[in-house]
Amino acid sequence: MISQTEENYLKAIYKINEREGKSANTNAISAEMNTSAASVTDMLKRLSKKSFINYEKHRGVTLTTEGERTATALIRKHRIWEVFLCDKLGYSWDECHDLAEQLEHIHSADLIDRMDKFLGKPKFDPHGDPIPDSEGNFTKRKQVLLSEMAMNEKGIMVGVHEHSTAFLQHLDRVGLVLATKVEVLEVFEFDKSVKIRVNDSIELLISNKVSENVFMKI
Amino acid sequence: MISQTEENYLKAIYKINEREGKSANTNAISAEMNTSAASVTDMLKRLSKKSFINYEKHRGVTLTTEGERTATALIRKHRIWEVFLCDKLGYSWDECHDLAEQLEHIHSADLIDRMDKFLGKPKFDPHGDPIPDSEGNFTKRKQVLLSEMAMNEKGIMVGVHEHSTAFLQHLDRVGLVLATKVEVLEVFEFDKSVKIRVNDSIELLISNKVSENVFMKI
DNA sequence: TTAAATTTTTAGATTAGCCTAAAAATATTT
DNA sequence: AAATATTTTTAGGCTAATCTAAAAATTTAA
Repeated sequence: MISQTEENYLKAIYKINEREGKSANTNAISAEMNTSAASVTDMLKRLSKKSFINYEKHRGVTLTTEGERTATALIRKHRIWEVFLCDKLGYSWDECHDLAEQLEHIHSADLIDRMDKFLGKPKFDPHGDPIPDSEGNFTKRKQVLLSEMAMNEKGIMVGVHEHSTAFLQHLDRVGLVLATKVEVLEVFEFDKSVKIRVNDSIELLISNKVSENVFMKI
Repeated sequence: MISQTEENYLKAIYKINEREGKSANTNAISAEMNTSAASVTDMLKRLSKKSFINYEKHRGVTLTTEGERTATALIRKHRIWEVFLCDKLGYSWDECHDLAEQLEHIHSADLIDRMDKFLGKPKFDPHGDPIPDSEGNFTKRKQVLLSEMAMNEKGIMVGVHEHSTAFLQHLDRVGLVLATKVEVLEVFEFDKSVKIRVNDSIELLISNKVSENVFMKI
C-alpha cells in the first residue's frame, strides 16, 4: 500500500517533470514538498525500491510507467473532487483546492468513477484544468495565453496557469472568470498590458502579470 | 493536530463505553482496534496527555468532554458520508461503511456542514443509525428489537444492531431492509423464531439470531 | 488468604518520515 | 585545470505507531 506522503512526492515529481520538461532534481522536489533535501533523498530511495521512479544518485528522477499511472490517477481524483466541491457544495475555485488535497488520498477507484458519473463526466475542473480519464489520458486543451492574443481577437477564458489563492481572488474581483467572453481591444507595447472587453460589456485594462497567466480558447 | 490513528482510538473507546455502559479496558480496546495491548497502553498515555481521555493505570478509560466531542464529530462525519454514498452514488448499505471509514478523517467542519445541507439534513444514516448534529446531539430512536415484539404487533424496520457485511447482505436477500413494513404473525417459543408478514405481502420465518439484531419502530 | 489466572504495563525493537550537520559529488568560474 | 560554488548524499537523531516478551498489578478461585 502506498502512503499519502509517497503519493504527494509522486505528484510533486510529476508536476516538476511537466513544468521543466526534464527529470526532477532533489532540490526542486524539496522546494515543492517543503522538506529538506535529505528527506527527499530518503524518499527517492523508497520510491525507487517500490518501482515508482527511475533513480540514480545525483541524476535526478523521472516516473516509471507505474509511477505515472499513480500520479495521473491522483490528479484525476483531485480534479473530480474539485468539481464536486464547486458544482455541488458551492465552494469557490480558490477554496476547493485544499479540501481536494485531502480527498484525493481516499483509496477507491470505484468511488471516483461513480463521482465522475454523478458529476456528468466533466472534462475540466473549476480552474479549467483537464481531468484525465481512468486510463490517464488528458483531453488536450487547444489554448493560448491571453498575453499571446492579438488586437481584435476574441476568445473564451478556459483556465489559469498560476493557481495561487491571491491570483484567483484577484480574477474574481476584476470579473475575469471561467467561460468569460473576451475581446482584445488594444495591446500596449510599453508595459505589455491589454485592454479587453468582457462579455460584450465592460472594458478592462489587464496587466501582463495577469494576462500571461490566463488561458484562452480562441 | 489529531492523527487518524488517534481518531480511531477515540471512536473505539466511545463505542465500548456505549456498548458496555462503563469505562473501556485495555483488552477491549485492543480487540476493537486489532492491535496489541501494549500498543493500546502507549496510545492511552498519548490521548491522556492530550486531554482526550481520563486515564489511570489499570483503571480503564472514559472520554473527557473534549474526547466525546471529537468522537461524536467523527460519527457525524461517518454517517453523513454514508448517506451521500448510498443516496447519491448508489452504494448499498454494506458497501458504504469502509469508504466512510476513510472519508470521516477529512478535516473540515465546514465541508461536513455543507454535505449535510446538500443531503437535506438527514437524521439517520442508511443503517438507521442516528446522525448527531454539529453540537453532538443525537435524535434518540424510540425503537424495540424485532425479537421483543409481540404477536400481531406492527412496525417499521428502522435499523440494525449488528453491522457486519454478512448480516446486511443476508437481510437484503430475505427482503428485510430499512423502512420495510413488518407485522408479527407468530412467535415460536421453541427456538424464539418469529413469523412475520413483510410489506403486507410475503410471509417470512425469521430466526432469533436475526430478530434480535433488527430495530423496529412500533 | 494464598495460589493461580488474567489483565495491564514496561522494556526494548522496528519502520516511516522527518530533521541538522557534515561529507561527497557535480557544476561553474576564474 | 584549479578553485569555488552548488547540489546531493550520508550519518546520526527524533517522534509516532507498531510489535514481542517479560514484569507487575489486579482479579478470581481454591
